[in-house]
Amino acid sequence: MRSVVNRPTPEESDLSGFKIFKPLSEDEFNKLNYEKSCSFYKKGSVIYREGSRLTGFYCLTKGIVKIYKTGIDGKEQIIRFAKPGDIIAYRSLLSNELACTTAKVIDEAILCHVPYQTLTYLIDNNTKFSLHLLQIACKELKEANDYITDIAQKTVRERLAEVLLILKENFDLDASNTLQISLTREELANMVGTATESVIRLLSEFKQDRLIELNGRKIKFLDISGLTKVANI
Amino acid sequence: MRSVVNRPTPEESDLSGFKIFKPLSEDEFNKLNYEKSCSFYKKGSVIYREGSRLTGFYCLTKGIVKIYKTGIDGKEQIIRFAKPGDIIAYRSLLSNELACTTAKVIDEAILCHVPYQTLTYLIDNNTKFSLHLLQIACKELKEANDYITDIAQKTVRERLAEVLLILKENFDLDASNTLQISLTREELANMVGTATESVIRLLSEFKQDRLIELNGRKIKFLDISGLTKVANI
DNA sequence: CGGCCGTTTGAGCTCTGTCAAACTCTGTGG
DNA sequence: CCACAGAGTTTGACAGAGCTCAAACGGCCG
Repeated sequence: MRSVVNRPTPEESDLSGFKIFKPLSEDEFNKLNYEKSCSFYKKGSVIYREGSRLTGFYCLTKGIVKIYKTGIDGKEQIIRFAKPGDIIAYRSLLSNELACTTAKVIDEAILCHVPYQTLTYLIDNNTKFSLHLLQIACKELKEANDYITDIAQKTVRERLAEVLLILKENFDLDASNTLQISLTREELANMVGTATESVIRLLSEFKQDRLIELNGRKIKFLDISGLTKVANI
Repeated sequence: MRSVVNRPTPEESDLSGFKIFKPLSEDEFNKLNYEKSCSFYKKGSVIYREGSRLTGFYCLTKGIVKIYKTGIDGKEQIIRFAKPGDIIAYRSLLSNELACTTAKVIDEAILCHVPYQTLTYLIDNNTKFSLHLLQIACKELKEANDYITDIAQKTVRERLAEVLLILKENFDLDASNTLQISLTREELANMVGTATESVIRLLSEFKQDRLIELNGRKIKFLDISGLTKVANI
């Protein structure tokens, strides 16, 4: 019974909370559940790598996954962080291309793999599902375009403040306003598109300005409206 | 018969060459043609403006349209140029949002407006059409993500070389290798995400290095592999 | 304990943005 | 036909944001 031990429980691999699957009929949802396969992923493990062939997309039911591209000199550019309820790898899959990003676990995760055939079956048979998928892609596209404008026009200081606020929106704070996602300075730099040292210097400036408090990788928000001003939104 | 004079001819407003409409049945295509409405747009005219409500999307049958966002201090960030065969404004329309870009004509254009209801009808009734649309969005998303990586990691010099190569891919060259799209230095700067003066200086460096030749706004490619090296692709 | 990874701080330098001024080209109106 | 205005282009000078390199420090794990 070893395999049972190594598989997530039904609750942990439940996809009924995913907004994207809401339009499915009972039959379709059963088919999905039958054809998916779920696994644990340890921190640091790679789900798929840039340039590899994808056999399906993934639904994240637990944990946090970093999606990034490898640019000049192997420097990472973080595209987004996926959180429970998000789907990943669907873009390259739909375009019939090799993966153009790498996905790496940064918080112990549970992912359900859904084969390509299941995806195309659902697209072909459920127009509501297609439309949902289309809307997810459009939302990401808007965010990407917004980010291009920011990165092209804003200073590193403004971008860092904005990134902190975006993280706050996507990953809740605890009771003391502390961000519940733990990133290295380098990862922050790779989101902002700057050098690690610049992030470090700016973070301590933010701390001096009483906008945030730092405790190792924990970031506590003290003055959100102040940060918003710095971000120049 | 005044309206006839001001309307594009049937040939000029023909949508049968659009890849996205290939999956339509004859009935669907007829419906599309019946419900579309086509017009001329002079250079400099605005098709829709950031923040406005969209009533449909547009098919570009002739000319060139610049799609841009307005950032800090009203500085434009150019997202892309649309050319004949492209559709525009579909993203905000599908997301049910106000337009988040402005579309302005830079080369005398003919555009066909397709109402929102026609779009949703086609999505609901033709899964192949939905899939095509999804793939267009995914392609744009990939390009946006690639561009984020570039703009975050590359120098202005590298980005300008890359932008020139992208323009070459999208807008053919004439017999003498001259780019068939005429942009101001400021527009180039707003693509690259830099200052107008920087573009001017770098262009003359490229000219000195015998990579390109300049004649007003005409840009002639002399050494494409050299440019590729500069672009660091 | 030693090594490794991540963090921090300092110094120097370069790329690139800003400001200012001159110059070209085009179209308009007297 | 010329003068003028205005937009776009070009060049120079300068400052500073942010990158690189180097070194030191802390924490963690085998």
